[in-house]
Amino acid sequence: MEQKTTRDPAMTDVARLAGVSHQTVSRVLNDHPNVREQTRLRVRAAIKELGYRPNRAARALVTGKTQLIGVVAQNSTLYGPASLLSAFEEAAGEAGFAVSVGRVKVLDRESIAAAVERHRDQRVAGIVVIAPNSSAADALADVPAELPLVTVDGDPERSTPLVTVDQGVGAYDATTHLLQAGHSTVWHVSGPTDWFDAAGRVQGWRRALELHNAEVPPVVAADWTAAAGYKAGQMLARMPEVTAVFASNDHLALGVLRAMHERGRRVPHDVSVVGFDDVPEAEFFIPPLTTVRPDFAAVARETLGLLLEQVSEGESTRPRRTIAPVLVQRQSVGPPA
Amino acid sequence: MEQKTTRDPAMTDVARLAGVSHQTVSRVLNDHPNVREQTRLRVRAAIKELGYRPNRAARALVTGKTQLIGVVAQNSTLYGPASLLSAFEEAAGEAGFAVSVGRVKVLDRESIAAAVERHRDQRVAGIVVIAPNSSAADALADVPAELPLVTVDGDPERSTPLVTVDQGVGAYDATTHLLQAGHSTVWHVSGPTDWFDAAGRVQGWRRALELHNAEVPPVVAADWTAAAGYKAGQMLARMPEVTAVFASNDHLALGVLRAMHERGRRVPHDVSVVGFDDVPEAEFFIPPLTTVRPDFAAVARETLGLLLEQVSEGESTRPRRTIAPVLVQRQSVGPPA
DNA sequence: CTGACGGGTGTTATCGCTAACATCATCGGT
DNA sequence: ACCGATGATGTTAGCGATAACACCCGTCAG
Repeated sequence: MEQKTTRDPAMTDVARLAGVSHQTVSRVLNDHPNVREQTRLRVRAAIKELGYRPNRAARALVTGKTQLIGVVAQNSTLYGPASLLSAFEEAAGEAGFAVSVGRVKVLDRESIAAAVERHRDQRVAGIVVIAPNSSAADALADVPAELPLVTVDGDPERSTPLVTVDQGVGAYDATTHLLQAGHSTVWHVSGPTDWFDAAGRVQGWRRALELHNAEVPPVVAADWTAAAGYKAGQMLARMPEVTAVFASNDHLALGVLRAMHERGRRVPHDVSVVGFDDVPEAEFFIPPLTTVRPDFAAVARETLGLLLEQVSEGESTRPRRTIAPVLVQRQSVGPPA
Repeated sequence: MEQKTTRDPAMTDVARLAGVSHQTVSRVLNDHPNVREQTRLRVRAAIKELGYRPNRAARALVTGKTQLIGVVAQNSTLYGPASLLSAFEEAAGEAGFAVSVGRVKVLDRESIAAAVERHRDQRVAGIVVIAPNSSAADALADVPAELPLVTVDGDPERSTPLVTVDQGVGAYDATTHLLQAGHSTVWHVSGPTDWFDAAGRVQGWRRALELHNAEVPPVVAADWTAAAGYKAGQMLARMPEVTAVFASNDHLALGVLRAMHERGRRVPHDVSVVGFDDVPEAEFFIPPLTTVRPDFAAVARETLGLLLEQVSEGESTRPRRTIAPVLVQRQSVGPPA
């Protein structure tokens, strides 16, 4: 058995078997209209018989286009970005595009530029950058204008096509929900201030307070970790006037819950807490966490749509799309004591 | 300004500028030894001046090889798989390989086979399949032998190259830790039984009990969710003889913690709990969770190593690599009341 | 002094595909 | 019955790289 590596069948092999020219095979593959039905069937049969699979490299070489989308994302397992990425990969796969992910350790301009370059080397059809903070957004200036680009969770001020969760609305709803439960004001534990998501949530929170003529307490700044939430919570737990807290994500809320618990302040009896993200386990925090749920699948779909629009039409209207999240009520909110 | 789309510079453009043939440019690019230093510099300068970037499609066409690695993973945001994937993308990127991720909604044979086919269409150099349960592992039979393949978290019984966390050791350590704290036995809330990770943890747990002549209680079967852990916990909380629980992951443990809390059984005073995974927020559960931490980065590195070995050497010894996890002690374990 | 050798370089063929054009029936309208 | 339009197919020329081989030269052993 000296078979060894018989090369994969190529278009000409299919053509020979079907008794047509390779060009006709190409036409069948690309659903060109001017092919007789009978010929089409014969070619299809030959393709199947040989197990022929088109060589994408050859096609890309001649057309100058690939079916690859590059994604630049941070190397983190934060729930939001991870969900988004996963949803995007699925959506792109269904649309017949492969997704190449370039991970970046830190979201600085240099790293992102390098990741973008790697994708350009691969001649991707377009790029999606998950650029949730300002240093990441700055890096977008380096991306050449002719490369289709969509930013996710990026800078709302910048004029690149952008898809993002409507942070403002989510935060507004969360805060209003707490006010309507009877709290005179709501404290806010914020994510890192250079993240647009965090900034948007701060704005929504403030807008809600102002609209209801509630006092606006100082923002308690943190990062996204439960550790930071715990620290913030320790401080808030010591202040008896704090009866309602809106945390910028569920992990922060988790830390707050623990700090409250340790201090003997019961949730929701003494203090109400609302989070953001609706991580799968939020329902099993103590107590089950009321939170804001973004629709990551929708964000992914919109992102893909915007990107493919640019890919096919060349020019784009540089639009932005915003996906409204929804408040999920559980048991961490109650009236003030 | 009718510039429009001037095509990207090709090798011949570089050659012309440097005053050499395109072949010499190719040699410089591929670090071929027989190029005079002076020529090499001239070519490098021309490359830089034109901003030339090699066309991977053209190279792939003639060499028949790509620099792409396909990964098949489930479309989930489970912490373990997500961490692994992220770590792998980073490792591959550093090695100069692009990673194309094919997400699969469910881990059945058909879906996985389809994802593998999509990767084959792209002529990937090799494939990594995260195949944590038996139906996923079954799908591997369809992968042609000549395609480099590494399985992660897959079936230890199957003879494909495999990298996995040493579930047995982790579970053994966790269980032993509880026994040494003084508990007469340890109950186990298991992940889905068709997952190899879950099965391996059950085995390690049982082995520890048997080795210490402890009674082996029935396994409480669940899936990976906090909801299932909560349900299991409700049952266990009602049984006064239960003083120690090893949960198959941290989310299950979270559910158990909540159930215990609701029933008034204090952790670790009345009941001790250990998890698995060390999710970032585990430190902020109530109480901070003692758990087992796998080294996902190490798994990713080994996986990439094994795959590239196959890619370059053709044949492989079909090895398996196991990465030992480490017990992280926090505050959810104490002596029995 | 000469021929073999090997380093440095160029020339040509080729990978598998699509684009563009060429060819050849067939067909309806005058 | 002729003609241009149209449909179905074939032919040819690249896309941008690498592989294989040819070539020119200097060096060195015989």
